[in-house]
Amino acid sequence: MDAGFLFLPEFTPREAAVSAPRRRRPTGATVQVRRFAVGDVLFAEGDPASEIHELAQGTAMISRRLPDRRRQIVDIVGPGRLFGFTTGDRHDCAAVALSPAVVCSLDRRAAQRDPQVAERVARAMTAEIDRLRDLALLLGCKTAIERVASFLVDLIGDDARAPSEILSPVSRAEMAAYLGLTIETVCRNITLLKQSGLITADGRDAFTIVDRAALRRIAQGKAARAK
Amino acid sequence: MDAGFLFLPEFTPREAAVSAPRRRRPTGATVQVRRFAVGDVLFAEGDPASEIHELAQGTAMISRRLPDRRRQIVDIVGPGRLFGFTTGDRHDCAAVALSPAVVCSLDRRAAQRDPQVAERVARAMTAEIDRLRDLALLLGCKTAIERVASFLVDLIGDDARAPSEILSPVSRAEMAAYLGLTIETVCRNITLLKQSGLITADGRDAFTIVDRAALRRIAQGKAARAK
DNA sequence: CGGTACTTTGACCAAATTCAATCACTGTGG
DNA sequence: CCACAGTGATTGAATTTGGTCAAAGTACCG
Repeated sequence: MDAGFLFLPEFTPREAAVSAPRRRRPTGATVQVRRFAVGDVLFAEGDPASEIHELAQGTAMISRRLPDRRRQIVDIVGPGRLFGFTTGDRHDCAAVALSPAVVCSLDRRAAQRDPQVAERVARAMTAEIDRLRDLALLLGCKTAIERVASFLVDLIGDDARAPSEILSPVSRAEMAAYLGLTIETVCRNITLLKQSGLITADGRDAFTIVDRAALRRIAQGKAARAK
Repeated sequence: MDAGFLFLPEFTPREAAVSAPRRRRPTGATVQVRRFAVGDVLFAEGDPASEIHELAQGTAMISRRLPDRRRQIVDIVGPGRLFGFTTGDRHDCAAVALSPAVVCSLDRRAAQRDPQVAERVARAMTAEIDRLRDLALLLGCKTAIERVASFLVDLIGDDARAPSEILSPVSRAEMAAYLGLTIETVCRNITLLKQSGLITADGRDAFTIVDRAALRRIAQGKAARAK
């Protein structure tokens, strides 16, 4: 829907912007550009939340933890997405790069002063609210196979003409942490979907969706379910 | 933190505002005031989402459903809260009054034009994002007893000097739908908390928190857990 | 008081987790 | 080029947690 980048002026080729460490928006706010390797922490729980971020390249996950090992991935962020919203002045989530990533950061207050930016930030926030509600529905209601199907459906996206071969940006461990399941349960249910012929798995993280409609039906909980 | 009402001008006594069907903000946007009885639908899934709302009185729940009976309550809204945010032009959630409620509604675009309102809307949205992330953590990671404890801890709020007697605005059914559990599991775990002396239950929906610290420890998953 | 709706408890069941191997892919060094 | 170590994925068996079904119990309302 919105492929353009916000913090980087339209006229700046993405690659060029990425190589320059700093840019200026017309309002004069400084945009900080940073690069991260796989596993790098973009921000940690407790870090000051004075900036909002845009992912220019790569994939990142936003996760929240309990004092023990348990954690929940609350968002998986792809290129073009804004992230890092929170009420307090410190993050209660951590953001970690899942692939080499380039992040553009802008001071939160400066963002509010630029009407064009503020407007897009507002839209990004409502989108995040919608996504989080979907996630709550998934975590609160759906069965394991419905969760896995939902994940795959989200991966292909809404475009009916999109190719059916998809590449998961995350490993089984992250799928599990996102879906509120264990790695084993994710595996087993991927196997079930393969066995029912709805998908094929071509290597570690490549999938082909064979029957998109049926998969979507399962994801939405419309498929027959033992009463 | 923010007890004042937004859509109703400060100088308007709440009761007076509530009896008048319409008010005007300084910018000229019309605020619609509506009253609802218990069980009334404030908005349904699929309704146009052209307005944002402020709950002046009462309690409401925001829930999302699957095609079958399953549903997830994604928010329980009390007085002073803004709600009804979504990206699309239609709601994908329903809002239902849990107690007699008064709702002030304002056109979304008009809200964006009023800087004072827009700023508070932005804050309400980040707060909602934080809450939904908490909920995702609860639904994705926590055990039944941790969920119930979390619910009670949220009810008392952060204020250490707040009274320990609390009145749940919702029945067991709604607790269950919010916590991703069944009514029976909620009951059983309330019983467990009573038996361990952390709370007492005084009637259907009144509780007394006896050991707030211990309850909070359980809620945060810090209590001893079978490895 | 009696009825209704909500809550609680119990017995049983099923889904997902845990624990434990085994398998498969990748990269490394001989 | 191949053996092998390491990592992540998969499968299997046993266990556990929470769900389902059914039967009281209790509060609230006329």
